[in-house]
Amino acid sequence: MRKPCCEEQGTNKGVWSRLEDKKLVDYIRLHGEDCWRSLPKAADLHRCGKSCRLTRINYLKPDIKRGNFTPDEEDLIIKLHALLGNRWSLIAGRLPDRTDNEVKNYWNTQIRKKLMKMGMDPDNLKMNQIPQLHFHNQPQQCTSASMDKAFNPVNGDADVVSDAGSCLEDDTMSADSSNDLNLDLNVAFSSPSPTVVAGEQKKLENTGILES
DNA sequence: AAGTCTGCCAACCGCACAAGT
DNA sequence: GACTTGTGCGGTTGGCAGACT
Repeated sequence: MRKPCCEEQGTNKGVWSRLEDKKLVDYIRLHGEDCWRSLPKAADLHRCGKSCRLTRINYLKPDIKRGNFTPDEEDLIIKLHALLGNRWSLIAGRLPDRTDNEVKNYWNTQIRKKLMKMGMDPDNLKMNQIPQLHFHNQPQQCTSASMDKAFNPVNGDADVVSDAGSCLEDDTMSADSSNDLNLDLNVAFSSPSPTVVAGEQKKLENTGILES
């Protein structure tokens, strides 16, 4: 049986202090993030490695976007959730500078309630039931190619990714969608790992959402 | 002003998976 | 192939802050 990673006595729990934050940031700046398990000891932090990793990813990364979600982001979360389910890391991977924890919290506290108020089941929302919550950009033409690009962003090529005007609604889906899904994903994509992308792409191909 | 309720969010926990041996 | 170890993910919860009575 595998030992829990945080069984050591004297490990701090709860909210991180400013000093702990600083220690972690300073350590990572000097040594990188190569081994979370040994990091707390090396950085003189009485935390478990998992806690360090979580704090780093969710709060201490320099490019994290904090605060309110934009209507575009909210629409995107709803659409991606309808497609991917509770795959928060994947969903967050398509929202620039947002973390899975933040997206998950936002879904559970805001979007879920909003959808339920509209008489919908947020857990079983189908693509063709997605409500038009916000009125913004004109919907773009969605093609299989743009879908493909959405799931295969070129690493480091932000222009290509955003210019693709990618959306998750392909030709097949728009055919049976009675309402305008407004599935433009104009919010620039970050780049999920290639293996994850490949796996998701395969699943979508299998469901017929994405042509192979 | 004090007590209670409610919502939000930071963080923990357990499990799954991948990589290494 | 079996086992160990480290990491990542999603579900859940505890605590805080603000709203309400």
